[in-house]
Amino acid sequence: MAESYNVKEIEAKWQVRWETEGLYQVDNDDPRPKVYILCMYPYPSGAAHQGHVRNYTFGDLIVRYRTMKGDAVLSPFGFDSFGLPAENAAIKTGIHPRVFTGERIAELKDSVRKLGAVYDWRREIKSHDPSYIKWSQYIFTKFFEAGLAYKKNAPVNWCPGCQTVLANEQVLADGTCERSGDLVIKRDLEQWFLSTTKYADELLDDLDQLDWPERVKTMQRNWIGRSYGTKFSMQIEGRDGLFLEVFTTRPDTAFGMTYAVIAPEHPMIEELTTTGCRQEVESFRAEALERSDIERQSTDLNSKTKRGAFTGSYAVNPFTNKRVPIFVADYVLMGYGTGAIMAVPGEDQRDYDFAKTYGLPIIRTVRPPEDFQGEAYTGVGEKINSEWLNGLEIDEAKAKANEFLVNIGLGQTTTEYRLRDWLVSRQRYWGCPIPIVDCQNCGLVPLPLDQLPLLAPDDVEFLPTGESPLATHRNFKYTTCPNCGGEAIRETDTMDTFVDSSWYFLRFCDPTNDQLPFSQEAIKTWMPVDQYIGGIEHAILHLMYARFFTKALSDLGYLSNDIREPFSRLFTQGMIRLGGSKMSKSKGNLVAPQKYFDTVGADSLRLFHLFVGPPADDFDWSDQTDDVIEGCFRFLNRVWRISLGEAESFPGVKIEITDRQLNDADTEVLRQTHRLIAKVSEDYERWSYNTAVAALMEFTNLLYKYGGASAERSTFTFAVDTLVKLLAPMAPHISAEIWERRNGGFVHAQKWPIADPELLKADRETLVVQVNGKVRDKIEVDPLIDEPTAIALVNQSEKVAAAVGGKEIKKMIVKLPKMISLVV
RNA sequence: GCCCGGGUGGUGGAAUGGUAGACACGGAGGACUCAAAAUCCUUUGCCCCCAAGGCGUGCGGGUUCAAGUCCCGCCCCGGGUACCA
Repeated sequence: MAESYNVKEIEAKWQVRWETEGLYQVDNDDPRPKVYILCMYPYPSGAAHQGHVRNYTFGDLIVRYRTMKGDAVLSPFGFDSFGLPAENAAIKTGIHPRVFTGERIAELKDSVRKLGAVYDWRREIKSHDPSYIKWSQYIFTKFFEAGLAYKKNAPVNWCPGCQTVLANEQVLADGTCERSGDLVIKRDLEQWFLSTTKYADELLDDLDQLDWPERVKTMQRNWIGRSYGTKFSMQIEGRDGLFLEVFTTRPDTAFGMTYAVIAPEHPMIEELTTTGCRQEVESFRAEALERSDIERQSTDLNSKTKRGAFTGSYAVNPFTNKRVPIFVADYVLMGYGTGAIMAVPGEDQRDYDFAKTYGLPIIRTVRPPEDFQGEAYTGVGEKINSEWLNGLEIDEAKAKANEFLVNIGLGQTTTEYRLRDWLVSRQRYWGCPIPIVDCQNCGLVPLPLDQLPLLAPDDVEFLPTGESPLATHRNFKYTTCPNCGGEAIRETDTMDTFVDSSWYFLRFCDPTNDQLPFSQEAIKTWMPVDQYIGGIEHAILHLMYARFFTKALSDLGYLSNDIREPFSRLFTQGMIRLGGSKMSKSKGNLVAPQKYFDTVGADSLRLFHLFVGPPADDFDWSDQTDDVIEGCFRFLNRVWRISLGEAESFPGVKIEITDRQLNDADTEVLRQTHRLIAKVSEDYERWSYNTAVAALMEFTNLLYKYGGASAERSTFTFAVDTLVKLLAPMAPHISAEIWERRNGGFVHAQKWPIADPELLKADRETLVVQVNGKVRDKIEVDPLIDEPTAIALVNQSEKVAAAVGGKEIKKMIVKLPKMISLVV
C-alpha cells in the first residue's frame, strides 16, 4: 500500500460536514432552477454492493455537478423495504421482519454514507413505514373507487417456492419464478388486479416521447404487444345459431383457411366435440391442461410438432361458404384474442407445421417471390387464390376483407394486446395490506381514510403455509364493515411490492404531507424526474408500473394533467459480473466495497467505477481489478501532491513556482486548462466519465512536468484549482480537503468553471500530409494557415516528394489546418 | 427463430469518415535508497538487429482522395424475447 494522504480521516470528516452544512438539502421554494435526479431506491439487503456503488456514484456525480452549475437539485433516498427476504428470514429465524429490515437499512445507509453520496435525508422514505403505508393504501382505495382495482377469479401464476402468486411479468420465459427460480404452476384463485390494460395504448404511444435507451422502449413495446386485427364469427355447420369467433391479423388470407383451431381451455369445446371424437379430444385436452406452460411453450424441441385433435365439427368460412374442420390444439392460447383461430398454413408457419402433421391442405393466397425457399410465406406480394381479392396488395386486401365482414354482420376490426392486467395481491405478510373488507351486506368496501394506515399485527405466526400469515390471525381477519357495521372479513392478502415502488418518486416531492399522498404544487415543482438511473433489470416491470401509476394518478387529479410520464430521461447502467454471472448477494459472489473504504477510500473506488469503461457497459471483475483501483488511488495521491506540494514536501515531487511575465509554456498550460474545462464539462453531459477521468489524469501528468520545470504562480494556481473543481463531483472527499487547505470553504459550493473560447484555440496545429491515403509527413503549422502557404510547405517536404516519386498529382484535397491529401 | 448490443495491443478501454491504440493496468529499464517499499523518469501494437519500410480494429466484398467509423454478405460472443394468430 502506498504512503498517502489520510483517507479514513478525511473521508469521515467530509461525510459529516456535508450533512451538517445541509449543502444538498433543497426546499420546495428554492429559487434556483430545479432538477430532480434519482437513483432507483433499493431493496435493503444489507451493506451496499458494487452495483449500488456504481449506481450511486453516477447519481452523486450528477447531483454535485448540477449543484455546482447552480441548480437546486432534488436528490432523495429511500428504501423499498417490503419484500420476501425479510419474511423468509422470519420463517427461518423467528426475527420479526420489521426488526430484520431495520437492521439491513441501517447497514445500507451506513455504506451509502461511506461512499460519500449526498442526499437530502430529510426526505427519506421507507415503504414499510406507517406514514408511507397509509398513502399506498389511500391510492389503492382511489384506484378501487375508480374501477382501476378489481377482484376476480382467474388462473394465476403460483410459485411454490415463494408460496404466493406472481404477476405475469414476474414469470421468466422458461416458466420459472424470477425470484426463487422455482417452476411456476397455474392455480385458480380470487385475486386483486390493477387495470394496466386500460392504459395499454398510452403506455405504448408515450414511449416515443421519452429520452430512454431504445432497447428499454423496445422491450416495453414488445411486452405491451399491440396488434391490429379482425374478429369474426363462423357459423358451425348444422348447428343453427352456434358461432365460433376467431381473431386474425390477416383477414386477407381468409380464402386460404383450410381448418380452424380452438384452445384446449376454450369454453365451446364441449359443444363442438361430437360423440365420435369425444374420447380423443378429452384425452388430448386432459394431457394439454396437465402440461406445464414451459412444456407447452417450449419450441426448441417440438417446434415443428404441433399437437391437437379433431373435434368432429366444421365451421363455415364466410368468404367461401365452404366448411373447414375444427381442431383443438395447444398451440392456440386461450389468453389471447378469442382463443380460436382460422388456420392458414400457406401464410403462417405454425399452421403450416400443424397442417403437415395432420395432412391438411395448404393454399397460398399471396404469391411468393420466384426464389422463395421457405414453407409459410409471410412477406408482401400479390393476392392469389382469393377470388375478389386477387391481384390486390395485402393492405388493400385486408381493408376489403374487413369491409366484407362488416357488411355481412359477422366481423369487425379490433386491437389486441399481449399486456394483461397487473395481478397485485400476494399471500404474504411483509407487504402493504390491502385496505378492503368483504361485507355480507355491502360487498367489497374500502376503509375510509381515517382508518388508514391499516397495519398488519405483529403477533402472527410465520409459517410457509401458502396463505398469508394474516389469514390465520382472527382479530385481523374478522372485522366490521365501515359502511353498515355488520360482520365483515378483511382482505388478508398484501400488495405486490412493485406497488410501493410505483409512486415513491412522487412522495419524495412532498414526503411529510399528512393530508394527501403529495400536493399538486410539490409535484409541479419537481416532477417529472429529470434523470432516473438504475439497472436494466427493471426495464419492464418497475418502469411500466410506475408509468401506469403516473398516468392513473394524473387522471384521478392528483398530478397536474401535463404530467403523464414519471421519468423524462432514463439511464441504465451496466452490470458488474464476476466469474461470468452478475455480482449479487444471492449468487454469493460479492466483492464488498467496505475493504476499499478501509484502504484506498471511497474516492478511489468511485473513480474506478467511473474510469473503467462506458457507464452503460457491463464490467467483468477480474484479478486485475484491484490493480486498477490501486491505480486510481495513485492518481488521487498525485493530485494531492501536486496541489499541496508547496505547503508540504513529498519525495520525488519537485515544484518550482516563480513570479514572472507569462511565457509560451505558461500560455500553453493556460490553454490546456481551458481545454480541460471544455472536455470534462462535455464528457459529464454525455455520460463519458471514463474519458473525463483520462483527461484529468493527462492534465495532472502535464502539471508535474510544468511544476518540475518552473511554473508561473498565477497560471499554476489557476490550473490546480480548476483541476480540483473538475474532480470534485467524482472524488468529492479529497477534492473538498485539498480545496479547503488551499483556499478555505467548500469546493462543492464553487461555481463550475467555464472555458474561455478564445483560449480553446490551439496556437499550433499538426498538418497531416497523405499521399494516396497514406500518412507521409506531419508538419507543425499555424492554425490560421492559408492554402498557398500550406501547399508551399507540402512542396518543401522531402518525405512527401519521395512518396510522390515524381508522379503527376491528379488531385489534392485540402482540409486546413489538419490535412492535405494528394492523389498521384 | 426474431429483436437489440458488441468483436480494436498481454488487459480495461480511446478515437465529429481525416495522425488507430488517448488514459490506465500489466511488462521492461533507469533514478533515489545500505536495501526494500513508496516516489519520480523513460519505454512498451506486430514484423525487422536498428533504421527505412511494411502489416495491423472478427472474416469477405464495396463506396471514398481517405473506413475501426458508411453500405452489402458472413462468422463469433453477450443480452432480451418467444406458439400472441
